[in-house]
Amino acid sequence: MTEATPESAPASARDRFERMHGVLRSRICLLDYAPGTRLSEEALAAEFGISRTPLRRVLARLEGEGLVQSVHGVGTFVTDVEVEELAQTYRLRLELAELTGRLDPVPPDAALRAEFAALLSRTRGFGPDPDPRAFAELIMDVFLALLKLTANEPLREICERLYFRTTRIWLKSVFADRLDLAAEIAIFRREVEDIVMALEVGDLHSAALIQRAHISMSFERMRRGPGDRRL
Amino acid sequence: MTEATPESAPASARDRFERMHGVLRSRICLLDYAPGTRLSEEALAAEFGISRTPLRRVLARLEGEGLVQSVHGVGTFVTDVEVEELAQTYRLRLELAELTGRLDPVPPDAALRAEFAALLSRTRGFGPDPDPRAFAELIMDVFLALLKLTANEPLREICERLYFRTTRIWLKSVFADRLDLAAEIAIFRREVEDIVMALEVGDLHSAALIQRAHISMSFERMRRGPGDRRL
DNA sequence: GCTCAGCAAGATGTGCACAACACTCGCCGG
DNA sequence: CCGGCGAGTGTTGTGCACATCTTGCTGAGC
Repeated sequence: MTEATPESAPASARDRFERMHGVLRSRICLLDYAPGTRLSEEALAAEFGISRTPLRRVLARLEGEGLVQSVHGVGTFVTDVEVEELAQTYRLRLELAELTGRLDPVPPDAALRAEFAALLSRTRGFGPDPDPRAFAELIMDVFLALLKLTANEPLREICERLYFRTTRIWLKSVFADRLDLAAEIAIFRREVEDIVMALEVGDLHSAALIQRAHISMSFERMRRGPGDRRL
Repeated sequence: MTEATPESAPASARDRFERMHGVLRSRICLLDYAPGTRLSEEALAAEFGISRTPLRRVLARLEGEGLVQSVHGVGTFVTDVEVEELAQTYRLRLELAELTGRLDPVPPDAALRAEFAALLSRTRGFGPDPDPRAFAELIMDVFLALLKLTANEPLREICERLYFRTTRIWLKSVFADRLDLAAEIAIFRREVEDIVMALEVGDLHSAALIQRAHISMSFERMRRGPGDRRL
């Protein structure tokens, strides 16, 4: 058996790369590093206990994904997203979300159904004065779980890419009190409940349409801000 | 005026990177490097007159785009695409092509119309015993021109990404005589003619649907091979 | 003749020192 | 007082030597 044991970490170069990439991507998308923040190659290399060279490879990947941008002699900065590009991305994500339920749909197995149940439980665990970061992590986990409903690998990859590219901007609105966090959580709970109901009767297309609708409404709320809330 | 003159090449690090990336991507997609070919970092670095370090950055980008894959101690190889993933990608490209004509469409200006006229002329320039590589370049140019019909930047980026990822596999079929090159050229000429006609009356959605139909039929012909051609 | 341990060659990955570049701050001339 | 210039500092980009890994070969042992 030449296969490495999945439990004990062989800590190969590739694994290190993937781990660092995931860590930095999470920090960027959960706003630990706000847009505009400068990422010090030296400091990050020291934190991960490696030299600048392999870290630069991670940053290059993040740059390819549009999450950071390096400028010679200046620094590497977390990117921001312009309003127009954000709107374009949301319009695209709407269509892709619908495709998720139409292209190569796979009914959830027992493990995935259990995962959705756990996620639903988490959405109900928020009381007054909720933790914004925990909410952000929940949203991300739900999104990644929904992605498992299609077997179309390129579609999953693209949806994930666009999600990581734009969600932090929406999150920024929540953190900046441009959106009402408690209200957003309540709306999100309804969304997850609706989706789980659709999944229980095996209607993946409806689940995708529900997700599509919520992405659309979520963007509209962000665009209007908290002062223009209507029924 | 701090802006660099667009004419004279300042040959900055970024420009070098983009140029090398484009060159290698073209070579991979036009089958100068067939799937499975090993790319020698040292040889490529010598060819571009640089050291391995910046070249490795280019290869890392190509790996992120799924065009090559590096294995420690073995080499960097041009990726192949499995049949199932190819089918998934084509199904996705169908939908995205249709989106191209529906999401943020922009009517072609004079320059773009002239470009299409030139492309149409090129499609008619193929005689007997055509050059496969010239045909491949033409197809790529037409695809990139069609992409200009939408202003949705993320959509353009994704379509381009998927195109570069899969077209070389289709090209491989043509080169391997699994498809009839002359017939493919004739079909492609009809496609371009139909699309230009649709554009002339300003119907971008129809142009996108024509493209969608041709992508679909093109994949079907490849899947069936030359021995199973039916009306 | 077959097997397998060990070595050698060649590939990518890493660390480090230096080059190239951009911004800042202070000095100097008008 | 003001404007511009130049050294200084800090950053990313590059080159090079070495580490690590994989693979194929080779030859001793059975």
